[in-house]
Amino acid sequence: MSSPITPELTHEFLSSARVFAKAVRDVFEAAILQEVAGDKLTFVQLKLLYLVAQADSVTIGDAAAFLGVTSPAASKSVEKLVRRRLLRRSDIQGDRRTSQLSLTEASRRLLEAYEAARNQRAAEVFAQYLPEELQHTSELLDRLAAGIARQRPDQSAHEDELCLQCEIYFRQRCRFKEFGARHCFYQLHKSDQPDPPSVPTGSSELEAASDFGQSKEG
Amino acid sequence: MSSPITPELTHEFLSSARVFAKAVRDVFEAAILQEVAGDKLTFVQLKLLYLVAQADSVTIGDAAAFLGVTSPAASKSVEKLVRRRLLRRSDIQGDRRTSQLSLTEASRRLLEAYEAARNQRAAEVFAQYLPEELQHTSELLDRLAAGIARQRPDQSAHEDELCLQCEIYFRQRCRFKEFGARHCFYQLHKSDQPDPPSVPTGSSELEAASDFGQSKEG
DNA sequence: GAAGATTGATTGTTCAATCTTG
DNA sequence: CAAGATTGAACAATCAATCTTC
Repeated sequence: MSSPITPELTHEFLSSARVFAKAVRDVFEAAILQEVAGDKLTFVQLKLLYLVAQADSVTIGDAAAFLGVTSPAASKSVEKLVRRRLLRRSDIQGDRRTSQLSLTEASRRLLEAYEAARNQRAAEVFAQYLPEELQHTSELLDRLAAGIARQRPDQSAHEDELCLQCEIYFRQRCRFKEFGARHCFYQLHKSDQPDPPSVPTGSSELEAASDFGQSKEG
Repeated sequence: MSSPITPELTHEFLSSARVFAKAVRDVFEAAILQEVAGDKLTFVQLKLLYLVAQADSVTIGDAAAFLGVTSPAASKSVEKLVRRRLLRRSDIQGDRRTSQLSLTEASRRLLEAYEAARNQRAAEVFAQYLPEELQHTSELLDRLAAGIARQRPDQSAHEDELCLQCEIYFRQRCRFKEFGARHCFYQLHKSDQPDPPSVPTGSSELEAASDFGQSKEG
């Protein structure tokens, strides 16, 4: 099928998307993290706190899959945060291979501060745009992401892979999930709130929390 | 000023943007890289090849700034690619502190294959969308990125910072640059093609190629 | 035995210090 | 002396192997 889409156009789109993503990560989020935690918290650690805040019963393997690192690395990250009193681990009675992680008062406050600062800064950045425009763009991006995920070639592409990709931007109602094929990692780990407004989850078993793609660079 | 933009809306937008960025990096680009180079090339190495392909006279410091790593790391990356015959380094006559890097036949072919595969896959992903819609979104993302860059607080925020953020998606005419405040890293390193269609560069001296933001996570 | 978490060797990164060259 | 590239120690990531618990 011939389409009016040229390589120049897709190149430009991808370029803009990359520049925007970098601006968000390296300037926007970095500034917020700096503001609320100084140099005391890495982004990976922040993600870990978000995961624990949202999900119940997080194992090391879960954390690893969510953070996009290996189990040993996740294990160390958890260890470090526990030592710094930002995470609490209470052994599960039934199975002592797994630990139950929860936030401490300090980390709870930290996340609240982060959200507040983010909302503040985001309001400034987005102030001059129309809600409809942002919503429309948001939806377009979700559709495109779903298209990319579907295009994914071979390897272990079972349909019920878990989505781990919103990181610290969890949405109760995720369009990517609806368009695409992935189950939400956060939602599978919530014991309450099975799937709030609509869209029954279907599968409910967590296994081999495989990553979205290969996140390695080599 | 009260705006109709809510925290929920900005959250959703940022969530979509993150998911899309991840899909592009971890699925789309990873699949292309896998296709054309197997496991033989990391993404950082690919970026390095792109830099050399676009820019003349790349120093180690330039490469470091562009790759977002430190000089020692960049030095090693270059070393490795030279050993694998994907980069050629020919000493500059005037100054033997610096080396002139250039592509080899192998790496040139590799980049061509990458571009071809990317265009192919991108055409599929974007096929069902309207050019106007993509252009409009692209522009919106550039404006937002520029807004974020301007919002950036303090530290060394001299206006004539270099933009290194499009990575492997260099554009001759970069809207982000026009909206924002950053000079294009690629363009400053081209001896020919001073600044193709419009917008004279102004400064032409490269110094202290400071990164866009802090790319570290700690 | 299997599932999951942790250890040990290797690699790649940063930072501070050193070397090189103009 | 200054600018830039490289070295060496410290640290974090990976992978393979081991240990623990059911």
